Amino acid sequence: MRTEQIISIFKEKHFRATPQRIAVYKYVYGHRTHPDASQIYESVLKSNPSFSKTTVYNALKSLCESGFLIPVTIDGDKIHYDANINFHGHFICSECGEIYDFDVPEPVGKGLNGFTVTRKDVYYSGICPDCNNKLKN
Amino acid sequence: MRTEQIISIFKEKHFRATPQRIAVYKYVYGHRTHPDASQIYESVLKSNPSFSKTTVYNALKSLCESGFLIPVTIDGDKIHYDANINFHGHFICSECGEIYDFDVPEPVGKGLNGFTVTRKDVYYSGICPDCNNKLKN
DNA sequence: ACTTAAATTGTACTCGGTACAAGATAACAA
DNA sequence: TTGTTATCTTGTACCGAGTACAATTTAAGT
Repeated sequence: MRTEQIISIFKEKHFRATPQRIAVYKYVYGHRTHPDASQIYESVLKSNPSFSKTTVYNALKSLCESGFLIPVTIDGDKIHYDANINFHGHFICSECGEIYDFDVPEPVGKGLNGFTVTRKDVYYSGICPDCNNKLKN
Repeated sequence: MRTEQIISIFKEKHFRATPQRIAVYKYVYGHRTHPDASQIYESVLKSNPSFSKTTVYNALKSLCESGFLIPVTIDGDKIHYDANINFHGHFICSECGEIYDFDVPEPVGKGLNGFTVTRKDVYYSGICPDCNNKLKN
């Protein structure tokens, strides 16, 4: 996504458009591999060696709170980030750790009277096709 | 659950029935509040001061791998554990951190040809009724 | 009771993420 | 365009969940 476009969607939501936040969002938006915070930090650091680790972590948290990114807590170890905010499921391969998107209808929970639901996530885990093939041989 | 009964279900799956694993499982089974590892460790330590932290963490991992417990990775910070292995959803309140169970049908994902799915999880987040009431006042 | 593969222990460690206080800056108003 | 201020950034030090490892113990089947 172009920088101007990112600034524009940030300002729509009164989200302060700092170079750090723009770089972080642009990276996640351009890499649909569900990177985690340290991968994102390492990557944006290459073009912006002055960025602080704390800032990248803060930016990711703010971007999630403002709805620009989705935190994926599928692996319990670290948080992964996804710029695709349309509803979809996440599959993690327990062999290689890769996270895949898949289509799934939004689940409809019962017995949640009085609850305010702000986010729904569907997580699958198992073995991906690549690892299934490797395990056969 | 009675100790004898726990030993029995462990042996069915050839899962070595050590006092540490029995105590950990009994605690989680008797406390359906989705405790995390450190809560479980602190609690079992009261009756068994000699138990090692490493052992409790190892026991929880083994109990999950053998299907006696379900790891709940809903909050990204730490893993919670659930002894209810029937399929159900988990809701976390972003105010108080409490985790609630709810009924939901198993979601049916599409486009997963070649994937082996071994676990499905449905996570909701938002505000629980208690915190909704507190926020109104 | 004997054997042995498997589990437990304790220490030290890794690493993802955060607290904090000082300095910098985006955004709005005038 | 400049001034003001709330907000963000930085760097360091830190926390806490979870793990590696090597020595010791033990469950469970002969």
